[in-house]
Amino acid sequence: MRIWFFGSGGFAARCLAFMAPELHFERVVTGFPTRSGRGLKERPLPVEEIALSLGLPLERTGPLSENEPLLRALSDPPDVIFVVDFAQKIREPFLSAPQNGCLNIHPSLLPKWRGAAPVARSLMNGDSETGVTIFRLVEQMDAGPILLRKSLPLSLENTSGEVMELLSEYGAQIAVYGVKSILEGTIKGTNPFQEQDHASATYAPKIEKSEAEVSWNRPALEVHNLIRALSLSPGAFVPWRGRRLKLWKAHPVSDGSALQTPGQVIGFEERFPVVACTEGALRLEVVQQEGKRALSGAEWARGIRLKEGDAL
RNA sequence: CGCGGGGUGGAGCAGUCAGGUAGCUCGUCGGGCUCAUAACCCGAAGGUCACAGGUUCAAAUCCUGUCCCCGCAA
Repeated sequence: MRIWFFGSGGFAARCLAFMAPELHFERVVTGFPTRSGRGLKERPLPVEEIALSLGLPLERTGPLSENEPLLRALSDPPDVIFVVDFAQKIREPFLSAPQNGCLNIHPSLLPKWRGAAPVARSLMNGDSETGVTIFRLVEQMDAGPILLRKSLPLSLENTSGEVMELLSEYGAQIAVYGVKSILEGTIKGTNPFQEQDHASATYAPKIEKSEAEVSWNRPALEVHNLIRALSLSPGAFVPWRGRRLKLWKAHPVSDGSALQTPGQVIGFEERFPVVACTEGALRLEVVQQEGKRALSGAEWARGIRLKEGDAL
C-alpha cells in the first residue's frame, strides 16, 4: 500500500499524527516555511514539524505545477494521495494519477459547509451537529464523491479548538478504515464513492478579520456562538479602553431582563463578570487584554477592579 | 532588526511620567461570628519590585544591556 500525504496546516498535522501509526506514508509533502509570527521569523509549517517528529520522509514544495521531480514521480503513482488542509489547489495530473485518486479529510458533513472554514461557520451558525467527510478530490472545491462520513453532535459549550481536535481524530480513523477497505478489496466490486447532493451544498468562506469584532449590542446567543467559533483563531474581541479585549470563552446566562444597557456589567456569578447583551447576558469565563496573557474572567475583573454597573 | 504592550509576596493589578518606609483586590494560615457558607469581623505570614551593570545621599521609579511572556500585522 503506497500512500502520499500533502498537507500544511494544523488540521493536516493532527490528521497525519493520528494516521501515522496505521499507515505507511511514502512521501509527506508540505510547503516552505513562512515568515510569520512576532518578529516575522521563519517558521516551519505544522505538518513539517509533526512529520519530522514522527520520522516521516518530508519534502517541501513550491507550486506543484513547477515541481518537476514530483511530477516525474507521478509516472509511478502511489495507490492514493491524501490531500489535507493543503495551501494549494490540486489539479491534474495529480487528481487522476493515483488509481484511487486524491482523498481529502474535510471537517464538515459534506455537502454542508464546503470551503475554508467549515468548523467555525457551523459553530457560528449554532449547528447541533457537524462531522467529518472523506471524499475524492475533483476539480471543483470540496465537491467530489464521498467515501465515508462520521458525525459529531455539538452543544453550546463546544469550541472550535475542541471540535477540530475531535474531527481530526475521527477523520483519521475513517480515513484509515476507508483506505484500507479500498486497497485490501473489502469493498471491491461496488463503487465505494457516492456522488454528493450538489443541490443541498452550503458554503463556509474563510473567516475575515473584520468578523472577529463583536458588539454587546447583539443577542447573547449570537455573541456566544461567535466567541466559540473563533476560539481557535483569531479569537473574538470587543474594543475596550482603546484596545482589544479578546473573549476566549463565555457562557450565556438566561437572565432575560432586557432592561439592561448592552455592555453593562449586571453582576457577578462566582466572581465571573456577567455582561448584558440585547437578549440575555454572557458570563465571561476567559478573556485576554492586548499584550497580556489570557486570564479567567474572575481574575481579570479583580485586577481591573470591575464593579457592577461598569460599562464595557 | 515589521509595529506595540507587559514582567511588583501564591493569583490578578496599582505605584514608574514629576526618585524618598511596598499598596489594592484575592488566596494561604490562625482566631471570631454563624445551623451553615464562596458571606462577614479580627489578626498573621509571605516580596533580591525578571536579570546584570550604571547615575544618585537615596532607584520598583532615571540610563544601558540581557532574558522571558503577550497583542497586532504579514
